[in-house]
Amino acid sequence: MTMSNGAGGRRRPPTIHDVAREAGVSRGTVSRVLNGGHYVSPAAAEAVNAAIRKTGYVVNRHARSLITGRSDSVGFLLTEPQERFFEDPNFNVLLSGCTQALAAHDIPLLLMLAGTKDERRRITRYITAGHVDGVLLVSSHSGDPVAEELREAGVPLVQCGKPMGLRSKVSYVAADDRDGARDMVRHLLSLGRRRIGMVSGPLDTPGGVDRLAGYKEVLTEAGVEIDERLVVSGDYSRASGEAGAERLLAQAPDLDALFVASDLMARGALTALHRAGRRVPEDVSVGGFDDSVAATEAVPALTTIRQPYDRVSAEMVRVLLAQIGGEDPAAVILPTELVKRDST
Amino acid sequence: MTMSNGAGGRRRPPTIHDVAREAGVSRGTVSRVLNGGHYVSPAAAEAVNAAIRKTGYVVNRHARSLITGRSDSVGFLLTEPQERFFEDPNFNVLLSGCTQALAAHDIPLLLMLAGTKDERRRITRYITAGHVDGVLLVSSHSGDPVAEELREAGVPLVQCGKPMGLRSKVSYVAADDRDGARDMVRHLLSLGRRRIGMVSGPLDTPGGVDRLAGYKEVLTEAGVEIDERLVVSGDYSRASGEAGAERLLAQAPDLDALFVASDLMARGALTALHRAGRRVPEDVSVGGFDDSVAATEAVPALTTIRQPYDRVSAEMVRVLLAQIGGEDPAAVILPTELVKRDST
DNA sequence: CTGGTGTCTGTGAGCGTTCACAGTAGAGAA
DNA sequence: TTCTCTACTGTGAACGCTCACAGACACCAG
Repeated sequence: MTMSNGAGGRRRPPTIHDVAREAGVSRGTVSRVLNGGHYVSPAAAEAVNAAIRKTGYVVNRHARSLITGRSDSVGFLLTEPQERFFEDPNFNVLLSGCTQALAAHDIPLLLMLAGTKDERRRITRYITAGHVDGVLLVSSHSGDPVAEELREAGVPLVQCGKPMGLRSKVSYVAADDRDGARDMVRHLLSLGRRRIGMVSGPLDTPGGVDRLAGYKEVLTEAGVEIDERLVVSGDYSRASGEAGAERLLAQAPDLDALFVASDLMARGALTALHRAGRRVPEDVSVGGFDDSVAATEAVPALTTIRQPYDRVSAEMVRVLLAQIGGEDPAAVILPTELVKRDST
Repeated sequence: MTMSNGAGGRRRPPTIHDVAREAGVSRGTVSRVLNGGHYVSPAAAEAVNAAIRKTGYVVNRHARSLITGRSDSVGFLLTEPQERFFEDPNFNVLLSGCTQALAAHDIPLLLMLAGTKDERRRITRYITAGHVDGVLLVSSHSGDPVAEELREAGVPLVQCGKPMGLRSKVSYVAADDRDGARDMVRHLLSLGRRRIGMVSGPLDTPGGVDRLAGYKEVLTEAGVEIDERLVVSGDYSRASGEAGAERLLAQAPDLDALFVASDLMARGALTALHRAGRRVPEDVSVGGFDDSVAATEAVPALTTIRQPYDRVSAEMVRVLLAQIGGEDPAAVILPTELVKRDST
């Protein structure tokens, strides 16, 4: 019954020409229906739609791209080493959110993993060749030059997280790091903690800097003296959280709380505290940041600052598409929220 | 000094025509150089390559695809619910491996997440429209009809893990589940354990079935009676591992070992054992499966069966490209390896 | 010298779409 | 009526590439 195409082979798909013939109109009219339907009579539009359904027509994106110059696809560029991609579920959440937001616009997402310098160069060339209309960039060490490079090449770009230099205007979407950190430290203070240690993020990134700034501000406001022995920095990896907590325990054994700048690092810190025989939350309260899967999986479950990742990815896509459409770069800052669990 | 294209705008990139003019040859010759360089004189080839370097020419893939009918891109299709994608690092490893293997062939990877039925339908239509040359399919519940559907549409396809039905020939790459399970159970027996429980994978998948089969075989061979109270099944999620272990502890409190069919489930099992006051590995030895990041992060670190994910992804890409090139579907089974850590 | 063979090269056509333009028909205004 | 305006439609020309073909040239055998 079905006109199956022979084993394995694909039949030639119908073209806009076939649809036009079927509907009794011209290619131009079909094209107009396909692209918004302006200046098309209702009768013609109906005939074309019927013909599309009947023939099973799907637009050939290559032919379209050839003439429009757009690829109607965007790249998701992750400039992180493999191990970070493997261990941090935040990337999956962002990836999934962006894919879905793009799907609503019928735009495919090309995954670009640039862990090494070679890959970075290859991918940069691919992008600047115009194979994608824009790029969603995820990179924690925002010092990397790839954003600048792409901007200079005129590629629409949205970064996840605040970029470091402000040399050229680049769009970004970020959570309110400073405010989130303030909430967490206030929460720890409200529990009666005064010797609050911090494992910050990398200090060559605004995210790392801002969370640390929030921490110091609130302590100062509360009249608690800043003790530099209570502050170390990590790189968001689990291992660096563990090492950081260990160092803090050595430098300041009397600490009674720990604010760790990511959930993954916080899990590392839990391991270190456990090994040192400190009970959480009885002896030490621990607060994380992100509210990723890692927070609920931790034992005890982590009190943390929720970053609205679903909104982050949606906004990234929105801003990118706007920029592809010709609008100016934009910055979006989203509010965070304190989520209380068992670790405080 | 550099002829920068004005703010934000992209200049029209050089075409094959520009290269031909620059090199003093025809379009045809340039095209031949681009596609393997057969039937081209060394002098012409050198001139063309110099012209390409000078002009910064990059092929326009849309124009090429329009005439060749190939898209020179492949899709990575994940038919799993979001939560699974968020919690299981195995997906990241596969994704990364495939992306890199494809990059070596200059083929971009389109990420397709089909967690819901709607998404699945949309994506199937996209694929069958010929927008990708082939599909790398990752799906744990291999009962889902998407593989069949795509095969029937003549789309080259490689599945990760053995597919359930054998209705039509579909390529797949899988680890040797049965053999891996046998190794683990033998290892547990060698430690003197006799009451070995198992949390299997879903039994509507060959992976789940085969690991359970290996478990039973080895026990029988060793003269240990199979006790059905010692077997439950999960769905590879962490939560199901925790629930499974809890059920086993209730049904067979005397168990002295646990073989859990994935590392993630094994971590769940560790939580349940901890809560029940059983020490690992003193009271209960625990073995996982996969050797994912989850295994080393677990406390204690998990003894597990290593699946060679790097080779899996490389083979998936190899088989898919071969199939796109016209070869017949193929099945690849890769060996596993026992990795001893602290949990046994 | 003729004819074949093999290597290399240029040329026109065409892939399936969009876009600019020209053209038609009908309505309303002068 | 005639002219203008608007709504709609069809047509040729691109977009940048590959492919098939034909032609040129060199070489060798007969």
